[in-house]
This record gives sequence, C-alpha cells and structure tokens, in this order.
Amino acid sequence: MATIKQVAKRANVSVGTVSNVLSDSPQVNPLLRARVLAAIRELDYHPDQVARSLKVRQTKMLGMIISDITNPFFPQLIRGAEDAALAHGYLLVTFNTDDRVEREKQALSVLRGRRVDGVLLIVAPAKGDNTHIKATMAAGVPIVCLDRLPHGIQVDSVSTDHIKGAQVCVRHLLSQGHRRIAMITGSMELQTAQDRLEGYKAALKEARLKIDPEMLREGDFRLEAGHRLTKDLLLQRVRPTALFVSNGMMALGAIKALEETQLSCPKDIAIAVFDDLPLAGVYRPYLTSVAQPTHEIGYKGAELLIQRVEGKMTSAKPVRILLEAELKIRESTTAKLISP
Amino acid sequence: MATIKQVAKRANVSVGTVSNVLSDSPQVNPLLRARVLAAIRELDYHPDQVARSLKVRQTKMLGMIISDITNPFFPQLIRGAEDAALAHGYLLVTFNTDDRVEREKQALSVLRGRRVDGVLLIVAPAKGDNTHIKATMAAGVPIVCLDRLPHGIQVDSVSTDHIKGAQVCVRHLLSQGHRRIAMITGSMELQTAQDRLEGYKAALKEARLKIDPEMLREGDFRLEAGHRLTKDLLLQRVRPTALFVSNGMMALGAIKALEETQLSCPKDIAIAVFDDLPLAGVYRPYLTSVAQPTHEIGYKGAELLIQRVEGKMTSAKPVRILLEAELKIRESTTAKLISP
DNA sequence: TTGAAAGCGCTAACAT
DNA sequence: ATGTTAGCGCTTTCAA
Repeated sequence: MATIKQVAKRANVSVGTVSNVLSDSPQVNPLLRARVLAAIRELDYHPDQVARSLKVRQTKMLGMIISDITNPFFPQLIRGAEDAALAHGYLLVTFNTDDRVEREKQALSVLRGRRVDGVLLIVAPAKGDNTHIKATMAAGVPIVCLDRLPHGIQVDSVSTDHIKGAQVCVRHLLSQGHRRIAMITGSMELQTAQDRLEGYKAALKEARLKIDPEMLREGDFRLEAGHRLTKDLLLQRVRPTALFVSNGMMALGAIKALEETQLSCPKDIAIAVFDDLPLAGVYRPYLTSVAQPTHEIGYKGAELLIQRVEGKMTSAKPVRILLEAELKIRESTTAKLISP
Repeated sequence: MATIKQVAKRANVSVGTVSNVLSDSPQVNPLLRARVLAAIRELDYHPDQVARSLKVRQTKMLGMIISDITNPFFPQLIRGAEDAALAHGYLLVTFNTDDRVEREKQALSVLRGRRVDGVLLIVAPAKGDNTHIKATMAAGVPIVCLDRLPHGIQVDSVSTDHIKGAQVCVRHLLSQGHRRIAMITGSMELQTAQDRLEGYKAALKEARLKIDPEMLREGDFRLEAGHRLTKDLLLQRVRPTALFVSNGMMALGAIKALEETQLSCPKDIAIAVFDDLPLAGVYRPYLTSVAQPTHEIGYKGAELLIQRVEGKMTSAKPVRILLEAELKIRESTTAKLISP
C-alpha cells in the first residue's frame, strides 16, 4: 500500500503538497499538481482514512443498530440510511441485536470504540434500562432513534405517526360498514404497539362505538401469535366482521388461520394490517395495509444525524420527526358490505 | 473522550502498563491492574480502535459488497457474514451497488481507503470488466466472492451448486410425471442463470427427453419478466404442464399470470422455483422451491475470508466452496390439491 | 506557493 | 514488572 510519503517522493514534492492536492486546496502549482496526480495513479494510491480519522478526529462512519436485518421491515430502513450516508460521504456500519438489550450495549460499546461519528438506533424493548444510551450521548456521540422511541430519554427521533396511521386504517374499516372490529396488538411493552392500539381506540371513539375487550388480543409481532389469536377470535360467540392486525407477520398468521377455518377474506371477514409486507400486493388476498415510509425514515434519520454530527443542527431540545403512513386499500377490505 | 494517557495518569501508571492490562498481558501486578481497571471505569474509557488500527496495520473491518439489501435474498447472506465476522471480532461494512459496475468500483475504492482487511463480494454482472477486482487483490486485499463467480479471475468463492440444485428440482418434476417442462431463466449474462439452465438440461437429458426451445424463455430475475414470459408460454400451441422458474421474484410474476388466465396451480400447471422466498410456505400456493443455504454462504464466506486475512489459509490456488441446495417440496408441484 | 515538523492515540521494542 | 519512546500516515500549523 502506497503512502502519502511515497507519492510525495515520486512526484518530487513535499507531503504537504500532496495533501493539498488531495483536498484540492486553492493554490497549487498546476505543474506540481499534475506530477502528484500522476504519482497517485502510478502507485494506485488510496489515502489512508484511518490515519486521516485519527488526525481530524472524525471517522465519517455512522453506526446503525437494528434488531434483525432478516425482518423484512429493516432492509428498506437500512437502505434509506445508507443512501443518505453515502450521499454525505459517510459509511454505515450495521449491527444486529435480535432485540436483546445486552447486545445493544455491546453494539454501542464497539461502535464507540470505533469512534463512529454518530449512531442510528432502533431501540430494543427494555424496561427503562437505558444508561448505556445516556452514557453514549453524554460522551458526545449523537444518537438518532428510528421507528421506536426509548422511554425516559430526550433524544432526536424519526418515526411514523403510528397513532394516526392506525386511526385512518380503522376509519376505513368503519366506512366499509364494519362495527365489530377486532384488533391483534403487538407486545404492549413497545411504544409502537401502544400507539397503534391508541389509534384504533380513537377511531372507534370517533364513531361512538365502545371498546369491547373481547375484541382485543395482545400478540408479539410474530406469525404464530397472529395465527393463534385469530383462531381465538373466530371462536368467540359473536365473531368480528373485520380484523386489524398490528403488523405484517401476524397478518400472515391470521390468513393461515382463516384458511384453516375455511373462512374467506374479505367475504367472511375483512383484514387490514399495520405495515406493508413486500409481497402484500402480490399474493392473494392482496392486503389492505398501513405502509410506513420506511426508506424515508432511514434517509431522514441519517440526514438528521449527520446534521447533528456536523454541528449544523444545534437545537438543544430533541427533534422529533413524525412521518405519515399511507393507507393502501386492497381487496382484503373492499368486498361489499357485510350485514352484521 | 478519555485517552490511554488520561487513564494512565489517573491510575498512576505508565501508558505501557495500561496497554498491557488492556491486552491482558501475562504479568501485570494485580494491584496496578485493579487501579487501571478502576480508572477505565471511572473515565468511561473506550480504547480508540482508529489509533490502534493505524499502529497495528489492520482494521478488523470487512467490507461486503452486494447489489441491493432490499432484495430478499441478501439479508440472510449479510446476517450470516455478520455473525461470522462478529464471532471473530470483525465489523462488517456493507455497500449496495444495485448491480452497477461503476458503483462496485466506487465501493472497492472506498473500502480500500478505509483499509478494510478483506472484502466479501457479490459481483455485479460485468462482461469481463474486472480490473478493479484484480487491482484490489494485487494490492493485498483478500477477496472472497459469494453466490456469483466473476468471469476470468482466480478468486476464493462460496456458492450454491446451482447446477445440481436445478437438476434435482427438475428431476422432481419429472418424477411427478411431467414431460413438457418449461423454464424461465435468468439473464444469461449471469453464471448462476447459466448454471440453473444447465441443471435443467442435464435432468432432461437423463430422462432422455430432448430440449425444446419453445419451452425456454430468458428473463431477468424480475417479477415483470416472470409475468410476461409465463403468459407467453401459456399461449403456446402445446402448453407446458410444469414450469421451472429461475428465481423467486419471477415465480411471483408467474403466479400472477396464472391467476389472470384462470389456471390453477398445481392442477393445471405445476410450478417449481429456484430460490426460496421468505413467504413461500405461507402464501398459497405453497411453492416448491430450491432453497439455498443463504445464511451459511455468508457465514462460510466470512470465515474463509478471515482465514485469508489472518494468513491461516495459505493455499495458493483459490478455494471454491460449493454448498448444497435443498429441495423443498410443497403443494405447487404435488398432485393432489389441499383446497379447491 | 511550498516545505518541515508536530502530534492525533495507540503498540511494541527497548531501557530500566 | 514497569516506564519511556519511536512511529504508524495523515493534516495542519508555521517558516521560508
């Protein structure tokens, strides 16, 4: 690997001059510049960013901590963040935690050791265990939270307006004539799950319907739960005519349950789901869903983080960006009215 | 951010001693060690890996160049690589190229500047344009190719045995009594697409059937192509009774085409697909598919790369690891239908 | 405009 | 066993 020194020697100039042409400094003699450029090419010289980082005290690297890249929600998010990062000359380093706080701590520690300039964080569900996050911020590493907001911390964030998204979706179900609308929620430890439930309740309240606890089930965002709880709901004395599922994986479980019980969607029961699955518009039934602007969350999050990193965003209080979800109405809720 | 010097001062020892306890060097006086550890805790000291990297001439970072994380094939691959990297103390930096050679070059250049210790590469389709890859290897940066093999380069690689996987799959179709088996291939520029076709041909040859060009269509691994080409095939004078699709996205297009033509699978036509979609066993029809050991490819690839990086793998000639695909037989190719 | 040199935080070789 | 120090490759004063 060629060094700046070797380049300087070959071009017969000082390292300072090489450095100047690299950062295309205003005044360098064109002749020297040409010699330097030639030397760089001849030696296949790639400036050592490690050495540079040490000197300038910034790595131009961003950390990103997510739960599991294998979950279809995250790739878009990561891609968004990476696109923004790259556009600003930053590199993105990702870290999977599988939603375990221990691994989140480890990730933060490693990332701090690597001197990343900032981190994008999708917090793992942790009942108030956030000292590691606070410590990182205290050490001067900016953090922007994506999607979920950690409890008890003032921190920048970018997320979807889950309340409103859910509300709009349930409104849609109501507008289709449904009155007995069941909901399968996520784990109530998660803010996002709470918000989605809140939106559901708000929509019902608007319609002057009372919330029936029999129509509510708490799940955990996984397929099995959706499957089990849907069956459960279908065995009720009075069956719901519509089902609002709190995330995509559970909706798949719900569909499986319908198949097993020979019920058809939307004829026998309508289904709407928070989160758009990549294939929601490909497989039958095409699912009505609340699509989050996933790529945008990642993109905006990274941009905000970079602003903080570069000191261009100096608001003392945390910035909280809320993005709108988009209701995609598909066949799973659009059959003609069902009489209750 | 605390430095090693500050820690030394606070613990009343020399920086050398601090360095020793950090690398838990054999002999350090337990008393001093305790003092150092205390100082580290008090100062929330995280050793600067940037400085360390500069000194020891290795970053413990691996680059990974993929086409698009948003494509459902990659997350598992990345996760596998990351799991292996982390287990060995390496960090993974990913880079999306959208299959464009220009971006692949850029990625390689950036990664070299960052002084990654090695790179995992899923090559973009490039007709022989591989000087950037050769130059990187010549500069002493080990490369391991995943999934696809670049043309005209001797390089370590880990991939699925596409030929065999396709062959086994088509054999299965034959065993179900099919004789007119159509295939929608990927872009013939890609080695993987060629291999899958080769497996198809091999299976037919075994069965002493001749290859009918009318049963072959070249696609591009995207949904639209699958949709269009399937329709095309169904309009033939003699319709195929089975269809082997070269990847998951195109299979979805094929299913869409069936729906539109009111044909049912597998009653009217069987479908088998190379690549397992995340939801292949969830949505109907459950698709018979050739599942690649995706996580394992990533994992083994990273392990191999790390061996090269650490000089534990010194074989001069490239190592070429071929992993077996697994045929998952589901309802899309099995005679009797589960529901109408 | 260009060159010389200090110093970023760490490791490792050497001195004590 | 512990301390001292050179130097990794770069940027950035400061001098010439």
